[in-house]
Amino acid sequence: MKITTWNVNSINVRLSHLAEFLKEEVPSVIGLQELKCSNDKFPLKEIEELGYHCEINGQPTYNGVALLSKTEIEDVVFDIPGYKCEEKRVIAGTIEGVRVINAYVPNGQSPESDKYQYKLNWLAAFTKYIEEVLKNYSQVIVIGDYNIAPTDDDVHHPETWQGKILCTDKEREAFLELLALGLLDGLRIEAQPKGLFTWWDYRQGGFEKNSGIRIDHLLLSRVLSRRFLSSAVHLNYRVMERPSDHAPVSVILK
DNA sequence: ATGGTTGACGATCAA
Repeated sequence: MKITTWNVNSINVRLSHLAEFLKEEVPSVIGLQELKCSNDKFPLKEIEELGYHCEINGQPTYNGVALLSKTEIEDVVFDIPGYKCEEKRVIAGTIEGVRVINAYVPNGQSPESDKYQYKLNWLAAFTKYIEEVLKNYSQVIVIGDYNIAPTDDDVHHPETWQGKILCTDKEREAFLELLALGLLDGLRIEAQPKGLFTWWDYRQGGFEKNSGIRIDHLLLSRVLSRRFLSSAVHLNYRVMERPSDHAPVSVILK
């Protein structure tokens, strides 16, 4: 079973890349973030024709998430239950007995911005939600764009990023609190070479210099992690013409 | 050098 997360930065601009990914990699499940479109503008027919069920939580212009699956998606839940938030950032469903939560965590803009505190509050509510999910399901995976580089090993130039958004102590503490619920960082289950990133700035030739950071994650419950086989960052989808600024990231399970 | 690139019901905002 292959599970993938991908911030596509506009589903309609990236549809041809997604179609190629689905045909080439054939993930069992893929969580998409930053659809940047309302539900009625989501290319549902095109994706269904590729053999995928779709559950969509769209929003015009900003945010928007979706779950795509080869098999039926059951017990779909939108957003963070009980948390007042107009933005469409979360969608969850059960596929082949695995509870998949797909999230697009707020960016936060800068530590001085009001959006920074909003991000920290959002993460606190999200962590409470995941704590509840873990009480009800044993096979759980929490995937998405976390907008947090967990450690300096996840940053190409730690000294440049020191104290900057995506790398502040409070964001990293919030990430550790999620892990403390009993989740394992899917790309850190096995040792990896240095310089393993998932996002590169469009500006200044960021990808060509591998001037990236690792902010897209797949977190596995302990029970699910017993099925872990391997993980991968699909760098070839960041090289294509007009790519997303994020690469797809996958874990493969037994 | 306070730049630079991309996307959206754009005339700026968010990333």
